[in-house]
Amino acid sequence: MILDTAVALFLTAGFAATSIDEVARRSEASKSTVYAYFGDKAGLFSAAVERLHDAIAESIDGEATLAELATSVVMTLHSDEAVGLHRTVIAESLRFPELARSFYASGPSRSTQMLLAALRRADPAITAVHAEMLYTLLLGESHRRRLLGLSGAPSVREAAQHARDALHALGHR
Amino acid sequence: MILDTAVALFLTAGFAATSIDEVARRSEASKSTVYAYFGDKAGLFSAAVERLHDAIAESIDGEATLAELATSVVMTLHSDEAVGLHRTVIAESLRFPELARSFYASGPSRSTQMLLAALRRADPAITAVHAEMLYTLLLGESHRRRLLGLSGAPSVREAAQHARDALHALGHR
DNA sequence: GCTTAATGATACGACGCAGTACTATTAAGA
DNA sequence: TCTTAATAGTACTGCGTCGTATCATTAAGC
Repeated sequence: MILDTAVALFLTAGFAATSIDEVARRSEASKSTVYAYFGDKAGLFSAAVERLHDAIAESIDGEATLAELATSVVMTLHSDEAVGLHRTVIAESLRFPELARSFYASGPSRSTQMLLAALRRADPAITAVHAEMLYTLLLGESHRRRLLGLSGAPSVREAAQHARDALHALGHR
Repeated sequence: MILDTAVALFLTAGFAATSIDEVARRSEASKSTVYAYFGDKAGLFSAAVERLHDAIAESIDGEATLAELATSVVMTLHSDEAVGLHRTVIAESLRFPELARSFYASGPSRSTQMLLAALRRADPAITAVHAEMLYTLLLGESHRRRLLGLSGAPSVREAAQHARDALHALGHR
């Protein structure tokens, strides 16, 4: 419960503007318990971010077909949770470089590798650079607009269409 | 001088963790003057962000050839200033939605329109969606890694190669 | 039933912040 | 020279913060 509250506050207010007193109050825990579990504010932040990241990452199935995997990446990464996580890790990347590193490794890097594996089932000559481009296109400007709070999450239908467009643009049909 | 100092502090420490006292001290101005010019902290933040944005935006020349324009976009948007601005606007987009809107309009939107115009000089049938994809690819994962502080700015040579790769991937040669 | 560990509740200290108020100083223009 | 506007220099007021300390309360395991 502490972590859930911390996730909600850190993602909406940012690291500096979130107070531990409020986390304790909203999670109906005492300040003592928060400090007992997480040591300090940075520890609580790291734990909250990792928790959210793990929840999101495990919802992508690398065994699916290419089209399914692509749609799943679009849907998952455009969700409120993933967008908030992405925004927060970028915002605090200078203060928490290690968090940024692990985020990229088990987020974008991992997704790109899954895409590469799926692509190679159809064409073994596909390169890693190509898979990275596909990943970039699957996010695209709609994801940047999401990061900036300028639009909402796409529907399943829109996500599937977006995935098709990205695959098509790179020559896959 | 006040604005230069504010830009430097907001971009490295974020909005909440930057104090007006420190801006005044580092810019060798008095707190009275800062408040006289910018009203409050939010006003100073907005003015600082707009100033930086304008300086970056005017360094892209829409009249250049497609290859030149593409390289220029890659170079400009991977600079320390542009990456810091991008990161900051994302970080504070929930607190400053109007800033996020104007950033996107005169940043990514404007660049995409320039790319569209350049693309259409060669092929009038090119769509806006296509130009948007090109913009996304010109940033690519290397730009995400920049936002996360995971890599440095590319050289001119690398930027030009990156631009070529993006154009090639979308079928332009 | 008793010991032990975990949690709650709360107060505190030291500090920093945003924004205001007030006076002193500078400089410029008529 | 005199007036006026801009700036400097501070001091002050609430307020909130992190992290620690203290004591009460609960619960669990043996």
